[in-house]
Amino acid sequence: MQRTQFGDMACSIARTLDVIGEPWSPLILRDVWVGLNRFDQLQADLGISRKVLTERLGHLVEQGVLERHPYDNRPRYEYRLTAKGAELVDLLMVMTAWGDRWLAGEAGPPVLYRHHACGEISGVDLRCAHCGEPMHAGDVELMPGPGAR
Amino acid sequence: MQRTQFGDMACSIARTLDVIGEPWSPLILRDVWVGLNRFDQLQADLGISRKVLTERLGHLVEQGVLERHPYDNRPRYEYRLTAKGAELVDLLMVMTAWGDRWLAGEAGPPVLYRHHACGEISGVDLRCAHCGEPMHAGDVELMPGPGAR
DNA sequence: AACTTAAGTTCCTTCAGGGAACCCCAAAGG
DNA sequence: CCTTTGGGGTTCCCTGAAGGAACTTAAGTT
Repeated sequence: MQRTQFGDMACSIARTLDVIGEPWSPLILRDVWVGLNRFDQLQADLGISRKVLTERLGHLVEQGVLERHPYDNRPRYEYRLTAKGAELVDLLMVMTAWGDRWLAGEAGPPVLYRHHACGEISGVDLRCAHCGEPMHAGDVELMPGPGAR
Repeated sequence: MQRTQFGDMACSIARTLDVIGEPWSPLILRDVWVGLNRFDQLQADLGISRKVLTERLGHLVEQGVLERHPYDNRPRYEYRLTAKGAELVDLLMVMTAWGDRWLAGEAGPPVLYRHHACGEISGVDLRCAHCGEPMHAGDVELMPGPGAR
């Protein structure tokens, strides 16, 4: 489909989309996060075409989000989150929160998170890294940063 | 390219991708958020094909993320975030945080956020909605919820 | 030697994205 | 009144990415 590359834009959203914006990539990341680390597991769970899965895994490894790791002393590999990839899970947790709230309907959320620190079933909330107060769409003012063009 | 629909999966991530997972959609949302509300503004800023922009706007309106709003008493329309859409901006802020941290490089972040509550330049952090402690990839345990299949 | 399994690779078809040209409508200008 | 302008799309064709099934390779296993 000759898709436009977003990576060149002076925008962290566009650049992030260049890493995980392709179809399937967030779901692959989710699966690896929950312990589906191997090619055939991913393919079976997602129902994705093997060709596309190969492409996506290659891209995610190239971007440093996943690591390809040999096991069993033969040509077998499993995929693991890097630190860079683990921080992307934040994004998945926010997507989950929004989907739970707006799309789950009567049935309720398909998955629940239990927070280790407090032991409660809970979800994420966005806070200011500086003062700890809530930080959402209307709570901020945008200003040009050093990397602006 | 006959893309697979994710909306049927019992997964809030997949369902959310069905709403804003298509190429360009998050960038359209970002632009509307920062005040580019009209068709031609969006088209010029993003460099997106007019055809695809029409499709995306239609889909976002249909999903209740944007509202199409007449102005000027003639066939002119502008797009605004609904409450549902405004909460999606959380997602954009987390994408920004990750992109700033991992992809901005030497130049630094292209855009800075000033938090109204404290007046400081800051970014978002994920906290547990229940206890307020940090909540990231390793801090939670997943459990089947009521909407599981 | 034949079978199995994991991890891809190849090949073909179909449909979505890019891009440019075109269209419609309401106001403004002369 | 007639033409121009400008916003907001629609139409068309072309390319290339996603789907899907078959094939391949390399190392065990029976």
